[in-house]
Amino acid sequence: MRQSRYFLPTLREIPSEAEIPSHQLMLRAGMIRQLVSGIYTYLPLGYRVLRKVERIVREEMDRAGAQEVLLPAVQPASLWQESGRWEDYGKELLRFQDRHERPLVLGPTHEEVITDLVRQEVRSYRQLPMILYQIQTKFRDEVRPRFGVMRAREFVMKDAYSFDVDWEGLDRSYQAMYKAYESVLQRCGLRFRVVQADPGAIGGEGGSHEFMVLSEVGEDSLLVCPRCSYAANIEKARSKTPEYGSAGDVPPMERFLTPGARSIEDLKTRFGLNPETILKVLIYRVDDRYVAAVVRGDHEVNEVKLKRLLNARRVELADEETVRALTGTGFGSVGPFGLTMERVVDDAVAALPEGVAGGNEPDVHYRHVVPGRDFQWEKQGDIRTARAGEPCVECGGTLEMYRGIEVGHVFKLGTKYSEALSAVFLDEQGRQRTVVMGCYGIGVSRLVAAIVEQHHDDKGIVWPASVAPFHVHVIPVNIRDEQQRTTAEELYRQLTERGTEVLLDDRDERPGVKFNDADLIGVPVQVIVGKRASEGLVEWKWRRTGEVEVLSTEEAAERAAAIGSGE
RNA sequence: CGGAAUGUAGCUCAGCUUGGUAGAGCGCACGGUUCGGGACCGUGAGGCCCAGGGUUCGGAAAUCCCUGCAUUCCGACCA
Repeated sequence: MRQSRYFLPTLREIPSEAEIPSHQLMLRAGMIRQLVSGIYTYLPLGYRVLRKVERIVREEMDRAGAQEVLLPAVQPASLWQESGRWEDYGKELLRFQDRHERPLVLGPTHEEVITDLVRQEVRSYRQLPMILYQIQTKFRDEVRPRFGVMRAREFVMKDAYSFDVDWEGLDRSYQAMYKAYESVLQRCGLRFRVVQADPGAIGGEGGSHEFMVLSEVGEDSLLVCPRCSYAANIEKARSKTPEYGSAGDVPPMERFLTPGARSIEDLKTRFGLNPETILKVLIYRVDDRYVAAVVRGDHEVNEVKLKRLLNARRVELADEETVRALTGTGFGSVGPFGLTMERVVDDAVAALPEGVAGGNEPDVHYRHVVPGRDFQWEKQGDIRTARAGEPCVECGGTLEMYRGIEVGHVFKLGTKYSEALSAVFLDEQGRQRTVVMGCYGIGVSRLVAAIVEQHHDDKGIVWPASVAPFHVHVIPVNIRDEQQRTTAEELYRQLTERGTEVLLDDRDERPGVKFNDADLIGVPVQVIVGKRASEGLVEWKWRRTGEVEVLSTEEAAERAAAIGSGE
């Protein structure tokens, strides 16, 4: 490609809307432009990279035995009503009507459509297992799009769906996809962790794993055990339930006054209480009822875990007015006693030998409260957010926290969708059975941003060779110099002929402009054709290290051709 | 969905406090000079100052007030 004719609008300054490095660099390097919030155009350079990443994804999917299809982006509401997600998916689902006022959606994901296809076409166990995938534009009406294509409303996703006769089959398909995902990320040159995750709105009963690219700007937190293989999204992560030792005989509960105490912090600083022994009671609105969640004063309720434990659709904290009506007191003195609503107690509270709890009347607390003796509960489980420094559930090692960008998520759906949409087949015995499904997503456009996030320096992007938009960047320092121009042109011609992807900077620009643009764009190798072209010599410069070698033009051509052919 | 900030030239911003009809740097076009890390000189094009309403000097608003919209950031949600 001749740069003089290439639509590559680089920016010298950082656009004010961009906050994180990948967003800034993708704008500056002329890869993307924003149309409206969360919706981007890919310019030629950006689209080249996107296609490189897509190719890697395709190769690994095909290698894993998946078959590529293309499903419609526009889908009838009826399918979503059938699966139950018309209600469950919420406002992220973009809904609209056609001219006949028939309700439609713009697909945020494709479980419904693919399951519909399979229920129509698959009749026999002989047709299974099967894995289908597509690479397609998805639309999710995000509350707050941000960070460029990292969290966009319209984005490119690879989604795959597996169909098996039973759970053992699903395990095999899941493993195959899991491995393929690891290969994709490795080939993209990424440092990542695979973590246990909460399946969220996709659902399914078999659990899920997220593929997290490690990055400071990642929106997810991961807890990782350095001693064993345990790693989980903070939404899901567990730590060992604390052991307190036996307290012996605990005296009966004792009422005491805590005037004006509104928070755990107040109880600590003004009344000298240890938060670890306080029972914090939070009132949640769960779907259409209220639930009291009890955790230790120093712990946080994990709403994702709470939602899962209660099998709820929606969980949100009640406001103070509601709390007053339900408990007889406001924030700061709510206790677990005598509540009419369901109580859910965290494991760490249930194990507590004794503690301090609110009295459900203003300014009153009780000490020597023994869970099980002084109050009961309807449900118990792990509902707190695990923290760095706590002991790993698996091995007791000390958990560490990292930030990550979720670029992939694999789910064992089981029969959630196949049952709702009755996707069934006949087994060897002629019995009708429900298809067991898995689904597997990679945010392809997000992956591009994640790569930039991990591969840049203060001058610009530094592409890993596998996804670089071009293999080599040929830069004649001065295009008006006859010798330099012809040498560069000749290199360009030869390499292009041999299948190497070359960007030739044939612009009549000053060297500084060219070098800065080249560093910004980040092609891995720069072949600089300068004064010594007259002696048949050029410079071979690695973008990553800045290391320069002087080579003969022929040798540079050979090396570049080798890179182009994938060596 | 709550909280905050910002909307002026293609980009980055000044001007707003104190109302008088718009500026800089970069970029762009043309000419000249220059040519190994974003050069220099000259000339020029480019703006319903986000939109709508209001206020006042009867007849001055980028600037003051109100409403809306957009963008961004911070919190609650997800590939």
